Amino acid sequence: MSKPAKFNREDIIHKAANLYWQKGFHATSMRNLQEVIDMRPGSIYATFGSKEGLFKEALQYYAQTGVQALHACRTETGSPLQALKLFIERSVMGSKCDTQAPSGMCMLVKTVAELTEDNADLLAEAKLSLVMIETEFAKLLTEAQTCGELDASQDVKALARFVQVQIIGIRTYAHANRDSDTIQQLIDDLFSTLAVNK
Amino acid sequence: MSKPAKFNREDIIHKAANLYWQKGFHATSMRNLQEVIDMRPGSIYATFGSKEGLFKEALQYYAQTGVQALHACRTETGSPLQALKLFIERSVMGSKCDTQAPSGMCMLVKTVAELTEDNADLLAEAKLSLVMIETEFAKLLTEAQTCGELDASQDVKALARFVQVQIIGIRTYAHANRDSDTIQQLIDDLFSTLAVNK
DNA sequence: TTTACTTTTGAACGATTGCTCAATTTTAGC
DNA sequence: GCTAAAATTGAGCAATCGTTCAAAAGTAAA
Repeated sequence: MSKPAKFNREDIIHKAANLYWQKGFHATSMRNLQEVIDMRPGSIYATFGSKEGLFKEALQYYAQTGVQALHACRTETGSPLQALKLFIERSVMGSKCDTQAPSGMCMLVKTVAELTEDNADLLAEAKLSLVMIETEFAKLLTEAQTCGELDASQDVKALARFVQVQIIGIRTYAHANRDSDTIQQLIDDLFSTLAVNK
Repeated sequence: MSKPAKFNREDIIHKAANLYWQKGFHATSMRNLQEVIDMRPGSIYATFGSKEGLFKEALQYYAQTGVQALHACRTETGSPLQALKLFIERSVMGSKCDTQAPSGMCMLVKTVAELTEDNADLLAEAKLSLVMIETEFAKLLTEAQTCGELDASQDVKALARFVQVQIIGIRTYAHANRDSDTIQQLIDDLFSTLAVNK
C-alpha cells in the first residue's frame, strides 16, 4: 500500500544522541541534526515532533544504553563490585581510548547542568534517568552483599548515592582536566574506600 | 570635558554573571541581558565587546568572588579544615537557603559542561579558574598540616584534587536531586573521610 | 497500470539571534 | 552659552533559528 519508511529509527536516534551529547541541547541546531542524521526537516518533524521530542528520545536512548553497558559489565565479571569498577573505568575513560564517545561527561549530567525549567520535561527526564541508574547501582551493591563482597550492615541506598556522586565528580573533573594517570588514581582511591566498607 | 559613564561596572558584571549562571551561555540572549543590566546594545558592546567578552568577565568575577568567600571562611574560623567545611556547606546549600544564588551548581562546572571548543577561550577561562580554586584548597590543606590538623605525610595536591572532585560531585548531585538532609549527610561523610586522613 | 496511501522533500515562513552605527544626550572646560 | 568629547540610545541589519506544508516520490494492492 504505502511507502515504507526509509530510515532506521534507532540508528537515527543514536546519531542524534551523539550530536546532542557533544554540543548540548541549545548549541545543536536542527540544521546540524539534519546533516548528521541525513533527513530533511519534514521527515524529522513527522517522526519526532520537535527538537525537544528528538532530544527526549535521545536521552532515553542514552540512559538505556548506559544500563545495558552496566549489565554487560556484570556478565563479563563474576563479581558485582568488579563489574561496578569496570563500568566506571569504561565510563570515565570512554572518551580517551574510544574513538566514539562525544564527551567525557555523562550526557544526563550535561543536560541537568545546561537546562532549566524552560525545558521542564527534558530536565525531569534527565533527572529520572539519573535516579534509575542509581537504582541499578543499588541492585548491584545488594548483590555484592549476598555474595559476601560487601558487609551486610552497609546502607545500600546511601552507598549507591555515594557511588553516583563519585562518578559525577570524577567524570566532570576528568572532562575539565584531561590527565589519564590522575583519573585512574581517583578511581582506584574510590574503590579502596569501598573496600574499607567491606 | 566628556560625558561620565552612568553605569557601575562591577554591579553590571554581577547582574550579568547571575543571569549567565542561571540560564547558561547559549540560553542567555543579549536581549535578556539588556533587561537585567538595563543597558542598550550600543553601550554593552562599547563596554564589553561581545556576548563572549561579557561572559568572560562574568566568569572571572564569579571565580574571584568564590576565592574571596573561601578566604572569608578562613578568617571566620580558627581552623583551616573547618574553614573548608564551612565553604563547602555554604556553596552547596547556597541556592537552598539563600534567596540569591541562581543555581545550586558551580558556574564554572556548568560552563565546562556546556561549552565546547567552539568557544575555546571561554572554556579555557573556566578550566583555569577551576585549577586556581583547587590551588586555594591546597594552600588551606598545607596550612592544616602546619596547624597539625592534617598528617604531614599526606599528599596535599592529591587531597586538594579529591576535595575538588567531591565538591563538584555533591553540588551537581544536589542540583539534580534537591533533598537537604541527604546533602548534609554527603558533606559530613566527606569530612569524616578527611578526618581518617588526619 | 492504475489507485490509494505514506513518506520524503526543500523552499520558505515568522521569530529571534548577535550586533552595528548614525543620531542624540550629557557632561566639563572655556 | 558655547564647544568638544564621550556615553548612550534604539531602529534596524544580515544571519540563523525552529518549524510548516504543498508538492514530489515511492510502494503495495487491485
